[in-house]
Amino acid sequence: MSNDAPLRVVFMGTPVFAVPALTALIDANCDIVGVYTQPDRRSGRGRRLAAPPVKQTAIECGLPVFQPASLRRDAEARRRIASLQPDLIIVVAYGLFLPPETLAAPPLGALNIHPSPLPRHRGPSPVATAILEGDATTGVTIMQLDEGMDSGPIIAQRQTTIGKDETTPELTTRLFEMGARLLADILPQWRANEIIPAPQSEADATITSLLTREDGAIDWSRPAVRIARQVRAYHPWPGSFTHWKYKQLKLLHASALELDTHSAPGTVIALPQGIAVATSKGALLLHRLQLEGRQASDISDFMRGYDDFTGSQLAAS
RNA sequence: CGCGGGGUGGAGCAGCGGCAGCUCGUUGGGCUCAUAACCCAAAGGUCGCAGGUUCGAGUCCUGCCCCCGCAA
Repeated sequence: MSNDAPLRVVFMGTPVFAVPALTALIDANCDIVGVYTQPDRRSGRGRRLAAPPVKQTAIECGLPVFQPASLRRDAEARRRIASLQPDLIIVVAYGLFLPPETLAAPPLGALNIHPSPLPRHRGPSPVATAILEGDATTGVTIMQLDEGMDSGPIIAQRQTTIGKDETTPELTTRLFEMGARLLADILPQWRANEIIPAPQSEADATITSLLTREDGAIDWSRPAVRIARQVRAYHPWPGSFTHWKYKQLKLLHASALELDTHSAPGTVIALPQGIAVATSKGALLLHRLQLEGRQASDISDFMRGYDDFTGSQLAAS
């Protein structure tokens, strides 16, 4: 491997967030010898078969695409990766576990972009958790993959402030774009063996959990500030929802007001600032919401159609 | 053929077989020191598209288009 020949890179990624890293590698004159992405899945209304965004980009760029359902259980797939003889594997939101044999194969190892300031927020929901917990800043980490979950030695890291109204997809996009640039920046040094990976502090590690549908249910007995963060963090999935007249009501944009409402949590109240919902501490001011089966609408539009909303009670089901 | 909700004046909704309505907005007028407040009046709709049933169809039936929730 001479130092000016294009790096042979196998790229592994699936959602739209992984695309900037792939294009950054192409722009950095890497030779993408294979793109791995999850198999096409049936999704959306009507369950049509859909190709992952990374696959679409790879095809547009004329790159060879591979879509094994598993690497762990598919020896043939592992042999094919080896046969591509990559210098380096880059993994960005791929969604499949890489077996030790694959991690060890490329001379420059396997690197991963993780959208959190590791060792904080390891695991499957780093961005949503950072917003939910009210972190002032977050970051993106490039690390060496090892056999654990997001536990590998850190190669590079960059910090950023979380915007006051920033939602999970917005912040995720920003972090992966930062990560893509960072990756391109450090690649020459990594190749030249000028970076010493720094082991993560296990003592400082936190683990995020996989979000579920139930996480989206709003608990009005929580403080308004926390619910407001949830609305940002869980957008667009699992979303933040409550029920009104037995119909699901999704909150798309809301903010917290620090005041005493004197109303039971979950009661819709009219305030000088607008329509809000009482919580255990403060009120949640509603800005944009969506009733089951309806288009999303601003609170002002919503109120034109439902004059009995004020005073009603919102509940978990 | 995954399950379900919906398309009605500019906006959001109600009406579900017999004169097309409500709230907001718009326009004009009035009241007021004043107002996004209040009062009076007016304009504005081929009720998603096509066909059918009926004396009569937003309303019932059939097909199509579009939007959305769930599920994945």
